[in-house]
Amino acid sequence: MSRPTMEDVAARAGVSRALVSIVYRDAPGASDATRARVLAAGEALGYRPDHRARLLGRTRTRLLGVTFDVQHPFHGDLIEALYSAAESTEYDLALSAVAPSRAETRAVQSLLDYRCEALILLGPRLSRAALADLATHQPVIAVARKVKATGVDVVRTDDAAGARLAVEHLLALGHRSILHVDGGKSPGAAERRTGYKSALRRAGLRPVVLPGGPTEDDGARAAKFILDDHPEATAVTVFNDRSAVGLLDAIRQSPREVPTDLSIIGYDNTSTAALSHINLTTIAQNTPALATEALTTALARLTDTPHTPTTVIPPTLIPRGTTAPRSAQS
Amino acid sequence: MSRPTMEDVAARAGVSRALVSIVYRDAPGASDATRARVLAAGEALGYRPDHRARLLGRTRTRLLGVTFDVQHPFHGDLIEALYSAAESTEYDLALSAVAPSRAETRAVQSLLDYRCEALILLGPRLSRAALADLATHQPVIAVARKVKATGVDVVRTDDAAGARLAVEHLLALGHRSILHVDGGKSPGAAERRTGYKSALRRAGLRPVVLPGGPTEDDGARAAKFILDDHPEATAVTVFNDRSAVGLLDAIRQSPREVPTDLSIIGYDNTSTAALSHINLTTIAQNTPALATEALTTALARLTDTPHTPTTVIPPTLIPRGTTAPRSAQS
DNA sequence: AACTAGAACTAGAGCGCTCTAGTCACGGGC
DNA sequence: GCCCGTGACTAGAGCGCTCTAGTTCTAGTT
Repeated sequence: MSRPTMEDVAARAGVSRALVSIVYRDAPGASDATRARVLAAGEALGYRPDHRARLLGRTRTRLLGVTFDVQHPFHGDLIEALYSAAESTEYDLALSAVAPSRAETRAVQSLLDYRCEALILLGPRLSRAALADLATHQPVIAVARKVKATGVDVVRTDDAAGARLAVEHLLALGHRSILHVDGGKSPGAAERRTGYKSALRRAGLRPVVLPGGPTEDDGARAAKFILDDHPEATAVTVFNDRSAVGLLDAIRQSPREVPTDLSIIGYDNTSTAALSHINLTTIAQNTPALATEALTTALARLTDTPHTPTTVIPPTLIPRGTTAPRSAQS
Repeated sequence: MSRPTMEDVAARAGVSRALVSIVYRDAPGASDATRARVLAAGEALGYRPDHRARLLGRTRTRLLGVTFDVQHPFHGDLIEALYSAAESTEYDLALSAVAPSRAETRAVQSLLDYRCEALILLGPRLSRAALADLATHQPVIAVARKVKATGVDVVRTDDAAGARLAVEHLLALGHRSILHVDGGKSPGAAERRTGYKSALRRAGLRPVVLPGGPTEDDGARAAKFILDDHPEATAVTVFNDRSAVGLLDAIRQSPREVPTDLSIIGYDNTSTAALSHINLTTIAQNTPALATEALTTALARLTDTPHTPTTVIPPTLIPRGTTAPRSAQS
């Protein structure tokens, strides 16, 4: 005894199979009375349309494939936002996870096997060539990663603007000696660094970039530089939250106080940054905007509507406890 | 010009459609020579079987539905483990996310619309009745949550054993005055509390449970109790990592040193606990085992093989820097 | 009364696979 | 020479939907 089919519902409601289809697709061509009768019959039988058959039957699957990294909390937020954005469209989302044991190509392939009409790749690490190749078959939207592959649309955060935002926040607090802890070769690091530099120059100040990286240890190492070589600095912008947390911790174990003696800004607004005992001022990516833009771009591509191939979303500042006005004595 | 179908491959290889199907399913009934020829033809055309049609065609979908919470890092680990576990079976995984904007019922429904043969629910929050109802139609495995719904199989961590593990670690380090910071009404709290109590009693010691909760602030509050009312304590087991981190931070801001004056053990092995500047000793759930057991249970249910309805996996201790032998003076 | 437009509904051909029930050729056993 | 078993392959009927091209019925025109 398997699940009821459209046939069963049709029989019970005393109509044709086609009519049941019409009702369940909410398509025109059925009177309100019949509509109610069919739905009642379906309800009584516990009928639910078979998604596989539905997909097969129609010419277009109306399916948007999304790959995400299972280890990346930020991707979770994006998926959440994508779901709400897809709500108002006629498209459905199909998820495929990328994990250490499941390569990105594998994840993408599985989506294609479902005949998704477009691919939304969160933080893709595929090569430029691989992405371009994918894009020859269906629209490909790369989210949250600056890639330059032909035919691939990009929706990402304006990292330079984020760095600028951080600097301007510090300038507004009266800081004049502001350092930057670099992110090395991590994605986004170059843009954040130049954003920092240009913002400082525009204020007539001299930018100072300390070597760093993406981890807590990189931040802790940078703290040493600051304590030893830069007693004049009253504020520092850090490549990301992880590094900033490492730096924060190292500074707190020194005689210097945060934020009284040194203001610190991170980048990413990770959940760690929000922890009450860390309480790190940081720059947040605009997740809902990224998701909405990714979806809009995908739909535009699918309908051949003109659209901007690269969308850059401005981030926002999340002021917390690690930044404060420059203290009087410094 | 849509994607090539089985028909196209068959034409190119000069065989029937059925033979192509046989080859791609790796089913017996084709000579090695033809097999190679068909695969070559498929390769040349860039053919990939349509998953929707494949699913529709066969009687059984061989699909396992998995719901997960997009905000829960632990679920990411589980998915990763589930993928590798599913590798060796003939089943495929279908993911469906639970998010603030997407209720669990919605996620489950979508999986059922794809006619998944069994449901693996990660940390389900559905009511006992809802779960039981689901289980009347197909196997349901609840992972990482202690639920008691008829027909629902459960695979979870042995929290009592975890608490015991924590206590035994501290006893082995020579501690005799060991406190426990409670988790309140959080899932798992009761079991961890009783595990702690029984382990202490068995050692002939008096258990002391301090009120607490799941957040950093709860931990920080508990730290106050310890500093003010329990100077004799040399070690503390905490309900979870978040609370433990809050506690750790509060203690570090006091004159007492961790781990010299006070050893702390968390629970969950979150990524925060692993941060080098936190370096929290903790109890880790055995993710691969949970995933494997969930899968095994699902398959057993599907094949009517006898199986244990509730599988309890022992966790393991992750010794880090917040625990040390009881110091001489205390 | 004859005609027509449109709404309500149906028949039936796909969609791209799987799978059962064959057909066909070949070789061995008697 | 005949029968049969076996391996290689094919025909064709689904799977549960969608969708085009109808058919039927009602009501409004002239």
